[in-house]
Parts: sequence; structure tokens; C-alpha cells
Amino acid sequence: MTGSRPQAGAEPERKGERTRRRIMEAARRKFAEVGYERATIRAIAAEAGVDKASVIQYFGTKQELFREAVRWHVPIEELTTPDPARTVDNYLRAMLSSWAADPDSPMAVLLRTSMTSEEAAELLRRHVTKETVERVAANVDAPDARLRAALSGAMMFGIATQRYLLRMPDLAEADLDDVLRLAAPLFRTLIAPGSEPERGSEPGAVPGSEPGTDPEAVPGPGS
Amino acid sequence: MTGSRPQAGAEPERKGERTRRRIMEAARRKFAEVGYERATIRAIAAEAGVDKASVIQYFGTKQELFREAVRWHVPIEELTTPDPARTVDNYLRAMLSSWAADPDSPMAVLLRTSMTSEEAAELLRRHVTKETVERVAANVDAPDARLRAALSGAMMFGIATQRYLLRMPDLAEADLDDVLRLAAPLFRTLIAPGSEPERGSEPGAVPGSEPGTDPEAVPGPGS
DNA sequence: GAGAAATATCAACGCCTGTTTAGTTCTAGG
DNA sequence: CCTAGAACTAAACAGGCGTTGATATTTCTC
Repeated sequence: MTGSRPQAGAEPERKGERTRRRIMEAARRKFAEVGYERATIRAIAAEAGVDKASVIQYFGTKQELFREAVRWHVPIEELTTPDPARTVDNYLRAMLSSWAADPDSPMAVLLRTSMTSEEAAELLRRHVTKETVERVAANVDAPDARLRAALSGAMMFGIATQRYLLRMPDLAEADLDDVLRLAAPLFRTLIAPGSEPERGSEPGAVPGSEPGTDPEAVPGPGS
Repeated sequence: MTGSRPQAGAEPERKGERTRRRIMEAARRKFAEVGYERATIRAIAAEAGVDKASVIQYFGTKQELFREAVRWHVPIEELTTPDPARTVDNYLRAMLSSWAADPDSPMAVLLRTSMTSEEAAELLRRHVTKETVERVAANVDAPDARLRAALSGAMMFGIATQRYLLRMPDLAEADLDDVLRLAAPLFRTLIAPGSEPERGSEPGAVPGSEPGTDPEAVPGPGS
């Protein structure tokens, strides 16, 4: 068409790369804040300090901008351990604490928009099924392996969503450690049934009042 | 303004009542299907078989239409039993099975729109806190009573949302009874810690295969 | 049937949206 | 300094949105 638009794979670190990043950051912030529809190109451009036309020029279309804003890869390999229960623990911790560190992550954007955009929903379905359900289910020793894995994913989704997106009072104000302490045993029960020998027989109960007592708690991936 | 608009509380069962209901049903369907923004008044009117102006004439404003579409009362009294664990069981069952029966219930609308509408989010916050968290927490004997209740609500939200709204493959295709069988023990563990004496020590395991065995299963709040 | 009130429709308004077009400014390289 | 190309922007477009006021149609009452 016009031929004057910035090429995607021209030379590395051209001047426009900065602008492109700033637009992308503003887009993620807006998408995560108000969802796809209400995040207007005009508002994104204003937040990035550029003209609305630049947004189109760099990304072509609002949908393409959204697709890129939502592109996301979870390095679950780093979280995986031989013990599936521990893997789920780590995943839960990583999901919640990374969200606290970066509220505008692609994950946040995807979760918020997935309820009103079929495309986002499909992306989320594919991602969660492939990256979480299948991997977790592979290590679950039960006939309902996949369902158990899917359930654990749904529960994580619920907790993260209500804590960070909907900001449900009691959940949003709670300490992250308290949430993890109460929730983790449930996931263990679901994912690794019958593999909690030396612990108390009441996973969710508070035996003596040990707050975040976890032998080697994973620090979670910073942003 | 014009004074010719249909009065709300005139005489019972006027002709316009039918139209009003049809608009409301179409609105709920659309809101539940695509969320607040994409559910245009024009589309709702078309689905109801009326002119777009009629929608405004009956409900004044899109926001008011939405508010009414989302008005919702859970008769949790009917679900309550002396045993808090059983109450949560019933609530979970009611929530999931009522959704299956009526996918366009006010609850469905509220859940879907809560992610992108601050007003819907606030309604959901207030509703869940008052109708669920506080009532459940009152019967939980633990220092984290409210957090436990909130967590259980978040988990229910996650399961219901991923099963019915996002239609996550493994979860959406599963039998309702299987979901309940796997999930219910977790809620019991969270809400009534230490009150599962005669059951096996593996809550998630399959004891004998009792599918939907609940003495008096509550039919759930059909809209 | 006439008249009034309730109900439904039509055509248009003003606004905001994503996107395009044409043009301007900035930034190298000779 | 000059100019080619990259980076940016102002102005406008077509289309969809919620909403409105006037008007037509149906329904009820006498």
C-alpha cells in the first residue's frame, strides 16, 4: 500500500523500537484495566504519548495489537519437579506472586478479556489445556487425571481473578502467604491424592499456627 | 418526560408486560453471551422482535436494563443446614446445576460482565460478600474464617466460569456428578476442617462411586 | 363507533469508534 | 547542506452506538 510503514524485521534497535514498546506497554495496561472493548486506540495512544495513527501504523489493527499484547509463554519447565503436587504448588505460587509484581502481564490481559472475547477465550483454552492441564495430568495417578488437572486450573483462575481482577474484599486484602497456606493443600489433595503421609490429616486446618511454613518455598518468577 | 411511557406499577398483566419480559429475556441472553459492551440495544431489540426504541421506552437506559438483568437473589436460606460443610456442598451443587439449567440467569450475566464493568464487579463483590462469605464464615470455626469463605467462593467462581462461560474442554465435557464428586471434598476441607471423621482420609479419592448422592439435593435457584 | 390511553415504530441526532489518506517532521549518509 | 527514507501526525471518513421526539398503531372504556 503506502510502503512507508516501518518494517517489522528491518535492522535491530531502530528508533521506532522504543515507540513500539511504549505503545505495547500502554496497550497492556489499558487492556488489563478495562478489557478489550473499552480500551480504545485513542486512549492507548494518549497513554503512550503518541498519535492514534501511530498505533495503527505499528500494529496494523486493534485486533493484531491485542493478539500481540496477549502473547504469552509460561516457563513451566522451571516450575516442574518430579513431585506433581509440588509442581502445582509452585505454579500456584508463581501465578499469584507474578501477578502481584506485574498486574499488566499478558496473563492478566488474557484472563480479563477472555470473558467477553471469543478469540481471547480460545487462546486461553488452548494455552491452559496445553501448558497446564496436559502437563499436570500426565503425572496424576488417577482415572480422572485430566479432570483433576482442569479443576485445579479453574480454581487457580478463580482465586487469581477474584484477588487481582475483581478485588473481592476478603481475598484481595489477605496476605499472599495466608492464601497460599490455605489453598496449596487443596491442590495437593486434588492432584496428588494419597501422597501426604507425614502431614496432618487435616490439610486446611491450622495445627499449631505455622504461617508460611514450606520447606523450600519457590520465590516465584519476578515479572 | 413524555408521560406516555408505560407505567411500572399500573395494573397487573397489561399487554406490555409480555413485551417487557421478552426484552428482558433477550437482554439476559445477549448480556450472558457477549458481555455488556457487545450486547447492543439494537441486537437485543432484534432478538426480542421489537424496535430498538421500545427497549429504551421500557427500561429507560442501557445501564438500567443491565441493572435489572443482573438483579439476583440467592435463596441461600433454603440451602443452609446446621452443618456448614453441607451448606457449601449444596451451594456448589445449586450453583453448577442451576447454571446448566438456565445459562442466561442473572448470575451468569453478572459473572461474565464483572470482568469488564466496574459496576458489575461492585455488584458481584457486594453480593458474594454479603450472601456467601459472611454467612459461610459465621459458621467456620477457624481464625481465617472469612478468608476461607472467600477462597471457597473464588474457587466456585473459577469452576463455574471455566465450565460454563469459557468452556474449557476437559471441564466443560465432564459429567456434573464427577465435578461435584471431586470438588466437594475440597470445599469441605476448607470450610469445615476436622469435621470429616468417618470418611476416607483421601477426600478426592473415589470411595465407592456414589454419583449425585445427596439426601435432599436442592434444585437450585432457577431464575 | 368515538375518544383516550397505552403500545409500538420511524427517522434522525450527536457522539465515539477504528481506520485511512495525505502530509509534515525528524534522522541519517553523501 | 541536501536529500532519501523512516517516524510521526493532523484531518477526515464511514459506520455503529445509545438515545430522542414525533408519529403511527393497537387496545381498552364508555
